[in-house]
Amino acid sequence: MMSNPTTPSALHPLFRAPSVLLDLVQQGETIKVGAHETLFSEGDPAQYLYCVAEGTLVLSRYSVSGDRQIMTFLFPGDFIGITFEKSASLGAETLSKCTLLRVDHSVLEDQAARDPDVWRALSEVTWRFLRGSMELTFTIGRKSAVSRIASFLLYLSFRQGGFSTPTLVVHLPMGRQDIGDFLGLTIETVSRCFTKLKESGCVALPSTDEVAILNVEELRMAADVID
Amino acid sequence: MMSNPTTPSALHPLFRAPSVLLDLVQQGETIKVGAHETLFSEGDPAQYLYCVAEGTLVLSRYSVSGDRQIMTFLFPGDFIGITFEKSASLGAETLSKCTLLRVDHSVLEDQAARDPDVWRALSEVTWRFLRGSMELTFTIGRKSAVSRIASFLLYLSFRQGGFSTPTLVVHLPMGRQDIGDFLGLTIETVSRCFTKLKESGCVALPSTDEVAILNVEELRMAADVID
DNA sequence: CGTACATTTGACATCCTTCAAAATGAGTGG
DNA sequence: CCACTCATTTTGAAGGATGTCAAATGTACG
Repeated sequence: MMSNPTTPSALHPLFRAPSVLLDLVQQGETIKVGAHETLFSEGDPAQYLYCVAEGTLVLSRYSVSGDRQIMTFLFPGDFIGITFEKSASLGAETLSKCTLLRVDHSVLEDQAARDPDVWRALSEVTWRFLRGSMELTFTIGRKSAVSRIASFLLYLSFRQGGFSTPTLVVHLPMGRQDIGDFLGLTIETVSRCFTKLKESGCVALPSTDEVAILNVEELRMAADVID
Repeated sequence: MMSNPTTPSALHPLFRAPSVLLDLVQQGETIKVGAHETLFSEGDPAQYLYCVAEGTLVLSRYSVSGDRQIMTFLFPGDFIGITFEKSASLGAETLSKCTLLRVDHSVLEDQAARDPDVWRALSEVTWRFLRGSMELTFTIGRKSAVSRIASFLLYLSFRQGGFSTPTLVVHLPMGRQDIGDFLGLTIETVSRCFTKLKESGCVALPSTDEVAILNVEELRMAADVID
């Protein structure tokens, strides 16, 4: 399993949709979902392959005690509902109003039987998801709270810059609770870490949902990706 | 994304090798590697698809400060080296003497071009790995040290029982440091948690590398998988 | 302008880590 | 078989980072 260690930290996986899958979902229907709604829950029958057209969602899992672990954030171009099982292992919730394309799994299977590229594309999307999942494991397992937040900001910057030119002003489409549920932190710790990064001069916080990166190198250092 | 929530906690993914991949690796060569050796490192060119025949290995990633995060343990039947990239994103190290089957990626690609089932099998193996990775993320992100250790023991029990009949005596082919590097804990915390589980009567520790499960329900409770 | 909700800040408790030392166990040679 | 050595594990004490509980501040929207 594999990668280029010099690649910018990518906590997120499902980017740059393979065209064969885009063609596929475009054969299906388009749906609109309001903010903070549940698309499907853990354990629901797996029925559709979705592609995000607009908006932000999360895939998450809940513990018996009700704690939520967000496994990934989903942005336009990302796929949801790839599975090799009959039911969903993660729940999907919208953070904002979303537009989604979807096709029934039966259509997916028909197409895959005829076109081996579908399998290849599914493999690749699953692989990207796995890369992101491992990145998250590493971030949660080995980094301090401040490092996790710094890593998260760099990831959003990278992602919002189209995976090529990191943006210096990062938009946060999710609340502090969502960030905490992603990084294994409480909402208070998330808030305190933002404050620390601000006080260290790495970033500015022009508003609750915006972060301006003032010193990329220092932020990368804080994220524990250099030195 | 998908699963059956009632499935026993499975921290590990690459089990029950698809026959099409087994056939493939059997076309290649058999190699033997001593204990505590590096099969390949992060960043090395990805050359082979391996299948574990005998022994135990880990896939891991190191931080710039040298901390190791083990992403998965590998047991007989597991595959290593599935990738969609030119270099390895994880390093592979043996814990014990290992026997491995391997084929060059070029053979894999040739076969995949002719037989779409190869892609399907790779998707499935990647998917299982992803399931395990998410399980680990959840364990590290949401559980206390004792819960992590309890979850880990249940996973080994499940795995060593062939995914069907959990064993009541669990063998630990890895040291405390390895367990810590997997669960995001220090070696001391791992040791203390074993002691706590022993004192609570859940388990007995007949030797350093053996755990006897005395009370499965209590252990499951400690692992935070019930109630 | 006022209400409701999200975020930030503060004080304190808890869990895990760190550093240090003792105990256990495996391997080797006497 | 026993003694010695080295590595690993366990235990102890203290410190630090994050969680918890509570209050204050900030922000969005009617």
